[in-house]
Amino acid sequence: MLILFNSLSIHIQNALEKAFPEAAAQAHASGKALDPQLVPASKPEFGDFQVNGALKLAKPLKQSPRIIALAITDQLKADQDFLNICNPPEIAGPGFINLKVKAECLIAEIRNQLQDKRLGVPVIDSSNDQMASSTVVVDFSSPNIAKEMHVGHLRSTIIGDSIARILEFRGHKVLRLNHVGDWGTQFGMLISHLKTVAPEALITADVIELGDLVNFYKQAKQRFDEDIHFQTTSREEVIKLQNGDSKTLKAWKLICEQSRREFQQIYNRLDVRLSERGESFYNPFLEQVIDDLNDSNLLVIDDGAKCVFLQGINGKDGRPLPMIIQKQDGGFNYATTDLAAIKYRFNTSPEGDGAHRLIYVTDAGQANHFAGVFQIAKRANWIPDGGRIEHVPFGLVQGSDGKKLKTRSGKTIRLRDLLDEAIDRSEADLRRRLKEEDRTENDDFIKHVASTVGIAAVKYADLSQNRITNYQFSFDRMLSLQGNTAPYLLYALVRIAGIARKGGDLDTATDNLIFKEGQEWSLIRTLLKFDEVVVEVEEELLPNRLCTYLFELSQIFNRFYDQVPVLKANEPYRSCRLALCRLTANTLNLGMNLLGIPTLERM
RNA sequence: GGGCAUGUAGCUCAGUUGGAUAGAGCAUCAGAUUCCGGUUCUGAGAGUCGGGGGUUCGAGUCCCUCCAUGCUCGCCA
Repeated sequence: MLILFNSLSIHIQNALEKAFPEAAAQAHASGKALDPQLVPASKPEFGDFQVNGALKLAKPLKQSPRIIALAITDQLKADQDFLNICNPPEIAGPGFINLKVKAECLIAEIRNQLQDKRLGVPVIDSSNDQMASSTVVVDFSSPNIAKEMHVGHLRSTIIGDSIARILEFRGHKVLRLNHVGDWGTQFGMLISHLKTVAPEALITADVIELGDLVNFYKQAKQRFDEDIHFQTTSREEVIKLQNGDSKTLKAWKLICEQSRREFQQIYNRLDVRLSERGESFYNPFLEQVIDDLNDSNLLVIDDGAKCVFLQGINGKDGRPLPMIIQKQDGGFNYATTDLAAIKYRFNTSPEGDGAHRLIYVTDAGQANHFAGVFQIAKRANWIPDGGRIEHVPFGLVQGSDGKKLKTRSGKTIRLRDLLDEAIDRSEADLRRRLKEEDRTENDDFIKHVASTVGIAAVKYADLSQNRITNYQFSFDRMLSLQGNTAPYLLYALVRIAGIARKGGDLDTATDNLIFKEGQEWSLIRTLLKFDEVVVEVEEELLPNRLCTYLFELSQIFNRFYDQVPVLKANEPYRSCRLALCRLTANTLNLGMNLLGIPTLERM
């Protein structure tokens, strides 16, 4: 109903300006038009939309809200185009105007939607918005080389992928960048440790298992924390790497390649597509960052390190907090890389990505870091006019004890183990149900359903939560067939597929749509909200809003299914209800697709 | 100590530029089935929106203050 909403918005704006021409002229002169505050109705009994503006305007217009509302509705009642869309408006409460869209208008919308693969979601208008045609960078997932992916990478990967999908669907050119940790001190540690414990790993591929590599990494970290001499050699190794020393570089490449293959297995399982562009990519641009900051007089040498002092962010001592761009020993650290990345991403091709919006999906713990880095980028004038740079933070994954999710023995949980467990539990659950219902299915079916439901449950549980707060992980809750879960949504789709199997032609003709049941109308109204939700999520970057919508749609569909017969209905109702089923399935499928969640016909 | 975030029903959480009587799910209790997959649906109870002040026609939402929790604060990322 996005188009309808926009059209109503214009009519109401006109009505308001006709009703109060002087105030409108004055408002225009000051550059800010009178706002009628048209929004979706807060409750179904208020209709489809409501106008809240009359209350706000009471003071500047020096009239009571109801008088203002009356003046607006009088204008609307004289507007035939408006009356073609809505029933005559009603004033309610202290001065709200309630609008109800006409049935024939809703039906026309449904008919359009049935023929529209995009379900009413517009492609971004690149003629209207010059920025629209340029690129959006979504920086997400970003595991570290020589480590295994763990639950900490889960949220970034799932949320980032969904955001990227939604932006792509809206027609943006999206760069999905995997900013892997393949550079820096950690590599110095690992390589210098391997030199003593497993030198062959530095010259030959795959001589050690990734699991062992992870262990070596942990040992190296421990050594680094305890041994000052080792710290020095590690740092020297980093410098060698950053200067392109061929031996070190070769060792580094071997390790990266091994990790990369491991990550890819996880991404394949999650159906997530990423372009790897690790921290190392920006190595050639680091010097330029220093020069640029120096040229804009932001760089200060303090304690031998090159820093930028942040504005409005103080450290423990109360002095402005420095961000270290180049360390005493000449090495660069992650702030330098992030700054180089910002520059590169905003720069136009061929020296950059030509992006107009940068989105970073990382945990909330990095909020300070990004605030600092973004501030420097702004002060250095690297952000073009109209350019946006956003940190999309998310909270911790916690166990049901409210603490950071760990294994029973207190270790971090590997992502592959977590996915395995979700699928195993899903399979056990499926087998139990098959037994109870005396159904027999072959192993391929069981495996397919178990893995689809398992992955869907993990993803949906994560996405359905407002990302900013911490999130309590529970297999039992996410795999439950009741409540706001992936299985519940999948079940609605399975029911529709069941109708089709039992002889319902979902592609039946839809020229003469006619409805009479309340459940049909509430389904219709819910279906037509899809486009608004997608556009909102694109702006707010909150996929949980899409989840809430899809859950509500499933609930309303189940109510409809429960109370209104489809296959047994007489024509023309049968065909019309089949059309609603088809549109519900299309909407759920597209919505789930935008979340990156697979769907099923039977389960 | 400074900064940031969070605090809503027994539990897990929604709540869109400030809008009408604060909403879901789970759990609990009570109901519904000749039926397209009951893995469903209907209903009920349950709240000082952390406390207190303020802004205004109106505050869960904005401002101030206090409390609690989490994250973070110079050479890791």
